[in-house]
Amino acid sequence: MSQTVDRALSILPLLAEGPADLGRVAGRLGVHKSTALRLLRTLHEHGLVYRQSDQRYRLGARLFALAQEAMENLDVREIAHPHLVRLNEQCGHTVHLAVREDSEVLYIDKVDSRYPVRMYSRIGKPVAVTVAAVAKLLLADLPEAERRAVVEKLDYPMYTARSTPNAAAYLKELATVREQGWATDFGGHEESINCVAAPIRGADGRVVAAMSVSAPNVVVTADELLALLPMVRRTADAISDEFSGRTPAKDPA
Amino acid sequence: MSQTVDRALSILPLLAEGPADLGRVAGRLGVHKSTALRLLRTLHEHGLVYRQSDQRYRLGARLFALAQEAMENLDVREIAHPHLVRLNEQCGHTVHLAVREDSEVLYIDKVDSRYPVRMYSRIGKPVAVTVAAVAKLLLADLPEAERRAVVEKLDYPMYTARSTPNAAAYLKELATVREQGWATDFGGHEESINCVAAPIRGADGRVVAAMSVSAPNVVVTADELLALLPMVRRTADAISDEFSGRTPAKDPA
DNA sequence: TCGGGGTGTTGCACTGTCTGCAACGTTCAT
DNA sequence: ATGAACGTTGCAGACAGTGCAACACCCCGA
Repeated sequence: MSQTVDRALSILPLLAEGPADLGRVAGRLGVHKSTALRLLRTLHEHGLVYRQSDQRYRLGARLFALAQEAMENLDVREIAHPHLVRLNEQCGHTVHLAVREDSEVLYIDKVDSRYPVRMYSRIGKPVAVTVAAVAKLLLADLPEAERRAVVEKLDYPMYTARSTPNAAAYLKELATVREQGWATDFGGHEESINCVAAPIRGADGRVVAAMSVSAPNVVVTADELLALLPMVRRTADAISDEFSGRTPAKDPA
Repeated sequence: MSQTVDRALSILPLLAEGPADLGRVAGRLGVHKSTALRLLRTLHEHGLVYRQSDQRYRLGARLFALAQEAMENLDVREIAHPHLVRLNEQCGHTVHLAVREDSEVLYIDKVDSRYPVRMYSRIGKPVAVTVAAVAKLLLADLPEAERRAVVEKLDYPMYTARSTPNAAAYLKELATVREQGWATDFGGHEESINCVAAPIRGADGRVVAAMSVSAPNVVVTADELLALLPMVRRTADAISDEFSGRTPAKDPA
């Protein structure tokens, strides 16, 4: 909608592929060198782009700062975190928290069994939206029309033999998930990893986030993991209550 | 340098503070609502901004994706990582890798003693540049004039009684560091945390990154930590060699 | 049911900002 | 020395971005 900004922002993914010099940037954008220079300068002033010693440009540090700040300001995450930790202490497995953004789903928190520290390593990289248990919950909650539209546009990579093969199969799966109010992924992403997930709902009942417990086959069987479902749902419900203001966490005054 | 882009980019830090509606954004930017709307739309199309269900805007997922991609494209980090892991296995303490960007220094990798996973949790938040051992190394290598200019512009917060108090003191410290080729931080940032650091140099001898080992007082004394210096320097040198192409890591054909 | 204040949105004419050009400066390699 | 390749600057013209005003919408209280 705004040409100049559009061009400037197009530079970012371009640089994400690796450092590039002025000529290359101008070429890829299809604009004159001087134009590219001015855009890069503006990006540079805002710290989104950095000029390394060989004069080539690459993405800048402010990008990390912004990503981190944004992360810390997600209210669901803040509310959910202590609950996730508690669940992790109880069951010992890896716990994930995820939200949807248009047709993408991303993890915004994770508690690992052995070392209870938030790691953002997988954040940003889109979750495998056609197979992940949390993704199913988040998509299943969309209104019929939107859900259909999103599902049709997706790719269906066969990570394993048990991956969701196509849109029709996914819609069916989503219908099931929608009805039962929880979801699983049994080896659909990685052969030996299973997940069970439950939705977190806002005051209006809509799904605002989803959480899951994951564990490899070698540690617990799919059935044993499924036995944890009640615990997962209890946690998700507790977060829902707190998030929608029904249960003031602390400071009940 | 480019007004439109400048305005658009100014929105990002604004949204990093938390979600905001159109009016608020327009107000903070000092532009008409319609202008702000168009800018936000453009940002939205690029996925840098997301519109949540209550119509307010917040930072979007593409930002995380970009930050992560940028991170993965840092060649120093890639080369250094296995060395950091090895050092961590040997000494057991937390190992950091950092680079400089203008007058900021940021961690780009970390290996923690108990759980050897890269965590990006601190990435983006600028390192305490006036006290961190890695920052000293990176600034000490700047040419005289530039170093002076940078140092004068810094703030000197007194994190502890042993923090660098002012520009003069810092210049002196940098001179020492420059000469001896390594750096320390003994409780300058947090009272009970000590660090020793060594520089990583490119083919031209300039410092391209710095690495450090940190440990709390209660685990090892400052003297004991200092005894690890040779090991840290050997690691840093090994990374330097590989980075500057003197030691092909693998595939020597 | 009606109106008022608060949003976000659209179309339009104007002007100011961005664009591409061409010339210059620099740094390399030959 | 000479040339090529690259980044940089100033300028005039054109077009993209701006602000305005009117519109559409929602929620609230009357």
